[in-house]
Parts: sequence; structure tokens; C-alpha cells
Amino acid sequence: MVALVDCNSFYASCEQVFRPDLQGKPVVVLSNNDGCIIAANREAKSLAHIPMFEPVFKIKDRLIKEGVVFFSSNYTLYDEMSRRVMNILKDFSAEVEVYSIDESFISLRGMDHYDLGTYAYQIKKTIFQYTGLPVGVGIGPGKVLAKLANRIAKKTTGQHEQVYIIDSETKRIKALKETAIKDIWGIGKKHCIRLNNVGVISAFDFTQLSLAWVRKNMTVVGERIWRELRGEACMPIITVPKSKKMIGTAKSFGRKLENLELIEEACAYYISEVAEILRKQKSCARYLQVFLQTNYHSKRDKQYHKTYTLPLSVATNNTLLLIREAKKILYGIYKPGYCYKKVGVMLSGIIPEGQVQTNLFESPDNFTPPALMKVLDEINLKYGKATLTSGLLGSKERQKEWELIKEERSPRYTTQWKELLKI
DNA sequence: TCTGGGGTCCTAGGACCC
DNA sequence: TCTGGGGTCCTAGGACCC
Repeated sequence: MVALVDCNSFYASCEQVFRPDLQGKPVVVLSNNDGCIIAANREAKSLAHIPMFEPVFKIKDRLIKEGVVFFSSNYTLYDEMSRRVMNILKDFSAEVEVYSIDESFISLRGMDHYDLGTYAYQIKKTIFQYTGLPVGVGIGPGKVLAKLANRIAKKTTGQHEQVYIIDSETKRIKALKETAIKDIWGIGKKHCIRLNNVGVISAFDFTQLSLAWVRKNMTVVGERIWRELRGEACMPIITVPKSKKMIGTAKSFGRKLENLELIEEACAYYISEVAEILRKQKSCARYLQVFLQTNYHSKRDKQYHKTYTLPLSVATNNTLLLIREAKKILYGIYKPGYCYKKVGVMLSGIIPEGQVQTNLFESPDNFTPPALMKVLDEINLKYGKATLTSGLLGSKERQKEWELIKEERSPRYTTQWKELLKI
């Protein structure tokens, strides 16, 4: 059996842990740039119809009247809270797959003699006691059914229960019959339309299709879901996270920018972020992609969008070199006269540091001067993000010209010592 | 008139997830 | 006026190898 443990309204719950005065009050968390709602707690959801991913400016007035408390997203805080939850789970199972910031699959193999329901409550209780975060637990004979059980736990049980186990054929069939196919993990919009067209409405209907049809129309991905729903576990728990194959970042500017210089500084900043992640996993990248785009929501502005991918002659994780190359790309794709909203960078073709193929004409040292990057990372780890940077990132003051809007960000409660140390 | 067989690597595009 | 960000996996088809 497999359990899926996931935190309820994770971001909103994280905020509430440090603001006990908000217990029982409606809380929502906004996306970057305070653009739309990405998390809402139970109270906020029950208050009124809160559409996720709706632009918040459209409904803000109404929500303020109803007493909803807003937070900008504070990923530093959420990451740390997530780490704490996942560490607790490691006490409950030898096989933990951290699936996302707020959920993990854990294997319950070899625990047949346990009462799994009691075990699930112990997990819930411990996490709440140590972190203040409420979680739901779904248990089933495979990942997809565990996901489904978790969904049922959230929907049909009370706030303090939030546990559901699919451990018999009767329960499995019942769950499948009561769940729409669109609500199954792995079935997205496109497959849902295709399935509805052949008369598949519930998850149970899906399991009655022939394997040949599923395989043909939905590839091996669909086949796995089909098998899992029928009770055959075929997705392994992945306990060792794979190293990343792409590392990218792309954030909207706080306002529209025409000026190439400011866009360059934002771009250089993003490069230094992704290169640091690359070095952390001891890898180098062979491809560097940069893109630039205007605000595609705007009906007034002229639209422009351009992406360019540059193969690097030698794979690297050197921030300074990557900034230099990114700048060249940016000069190539930038066209004056547009209001730009976003610049993005992406590293791909990622390989381990030790496998970099040098070339005949350039010294490898041009690409990876290890000492300098090591010092850079050590200083930033010790004194906080971006303490030491390339001069091309521009001054802190200038950063305010392009950085994200985060009007309602809470303090970084769990990691603030780093910020204090900087002062 | 006849024209092999068995592979790998890479990329773009589609679909999906949180 | 204001509309998120960061990923994964799979397949087909092209290029290339022996």
C-alpha cells in the first residue's frame, strides 16, 4: 500500500501558522506580482466563490468587504515549512517520494500487520504537533488510487479526520464510480474531452475501456493510469530525486519596461539564480535559452515574443560566462518600441560537472573557473542571497525598477536570521 | 529488374502536474 | 491600471552511425 500525504491549502496554512490571530479567518495567497489567487484556505473557499487563477484585481474589492486577508507569496517560508514536513515523514517510512512542495508519497510496504488508519492519524497528529500544518492522508494499493483516496478524504471527511483508505474491491469500485474521469491524477483537459467523446464519464467507465484503445490513444502514460485504477500498482516510489534536466526562471516585471538596460539587469539576475541551482546539483548546461515577451493580456500594446536557444561550445555553470552569453542573445532578440513584461532564461542539456566535453580550441578554464564560483556560492550561502553578484545585475535601487510586486509579503519567519545577519 | 538491417541521439510538440 | 511560475514524460521524425 501507498499513502499520499498532502498539506491542506499549503501556502495559506503556512501563513496562518505564524499568525494565530488569523485562525478561523479567510486567507488567500497571491501569485508572483500579486496577480492572481493561488491558494485559499477552507474559510476563504466557503465564504464565496473564489476562482483560483482569476486576476485578483477583478474581485479584490468584493473580497476585502468580506474580510479576506491577502498575502503575497513567500516561497522562502513555504520551502522551509515543506522541508520540515517531509523530514517528519521520513520517520514514518523508509521510502518517501517528495512529489511537490506540499505532498509526498510514502510506501507502506511491510506494514500489513499495522492498522493503517491508526497509522495515518499518527502521521497527521505528529505533523500538526511539530509544524502546525494540517494534512490529509489517502491510502491505496498504488499511487493513483492513493491520490484518489486523498481526494475523497478531503471532500467527504471532517476537518480533523482527512483520512481515507481504499483497501477493498468494494471501496475501489465505489470510489471509481463516484469520481469523474477529469478528477483522476494524470487525466488533463485534452484526454478528458477525448474520453467524454467515447462515453467515458466516470473513472469506472475508463477502467472498462480496452487496454488497446487506451494504449493507442493515450500512450503508455494512459496505460499506467488504467492499470493503477484497476488495482495494479505500476508506478514506483522514487526516493532519490533525479537531478534536474532543465532549470529556468521567468518572472513578470513589476511594470512594463521598454529600456533594454533594465531588462538586461533582470536577465542577469535570473541567470545568477539558475546558475547557482545548477552548481548546487554539480552540473553544467549545454544550452542557454533566453526569451522576451510583451504583455499578452493587453489589447492596446503591440505584441512581440521571441525565443532564442544558444548551444554553448562547452557546457558550463559559470555565472559570469552565462551572463555574457545571455546578453548577446538578448541584444539579438530585443526590438525597440515595445513594452516588455517578461524576460526568461532556461538552461538545458544538463550534464554532470565531471562529464563536460572540452573542445580543442578553448581552455576549459574559460568555462568553469571553480574557485571563483565556489567563493561566490559560499559567501551567498553564509550572508544571504545575492550578497555578492556580478556588477551587471545593477544596483539594489535599480532592481526596484523591474522586480516583482509583493505588497503583502509576510516576514521570512523561519530563515530571517540570514537577512538580519546581512544588516 | 534489382536497392539491408539494426541501432542511437537529438529536437519539437503535445499533454500533464503542482 | 492590475492577468503566475516551474517543471516532467512521451512520441515521432530527422540525422547519423556501423
